[in-house]
Amino acid sequence: MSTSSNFYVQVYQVTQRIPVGKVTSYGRIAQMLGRPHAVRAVGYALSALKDAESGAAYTSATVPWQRVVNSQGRISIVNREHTAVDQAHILREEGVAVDENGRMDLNSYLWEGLHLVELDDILRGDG
DNA sequence: ATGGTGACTCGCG
DNA sequence: GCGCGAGCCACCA
Repeated sequence: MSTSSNFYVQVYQVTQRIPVGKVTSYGRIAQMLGRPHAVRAVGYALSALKDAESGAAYTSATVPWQRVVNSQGRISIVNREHTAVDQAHILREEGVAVDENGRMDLNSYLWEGLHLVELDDILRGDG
């Protein structure tokens, strides 16, 4: 079974399933992992990603963190130095229309989510 | 073990 | 639509 120590990995693996041109929210990821109230922990997990140079199993280069926004369809890290600009920029390159305020239309870009069989792989640790 | 910290969310005013 | 307060969780000192 999954343990709390695998939570980060589970978040990363779900995030890696988000297709180019689509986005999802922290809350939806938490729900998919069966922890609807662990929304803050999801954001915490993504913020813990290190660069590719770190050599870590999951890095900001292998995990499409930019495809995760808040439930309002808006980029959450607006007040950080350059990350906000980068996230909006990357998303636009992937085909997502993001306005100057970091907002996008979830009706157009929201990811459907994982199917049960895929979730089972991740929760079992085989994903 | 205890307390502080977020890339969150929801409900109000 | 926006700001605020409170609830919730995994991590790290």
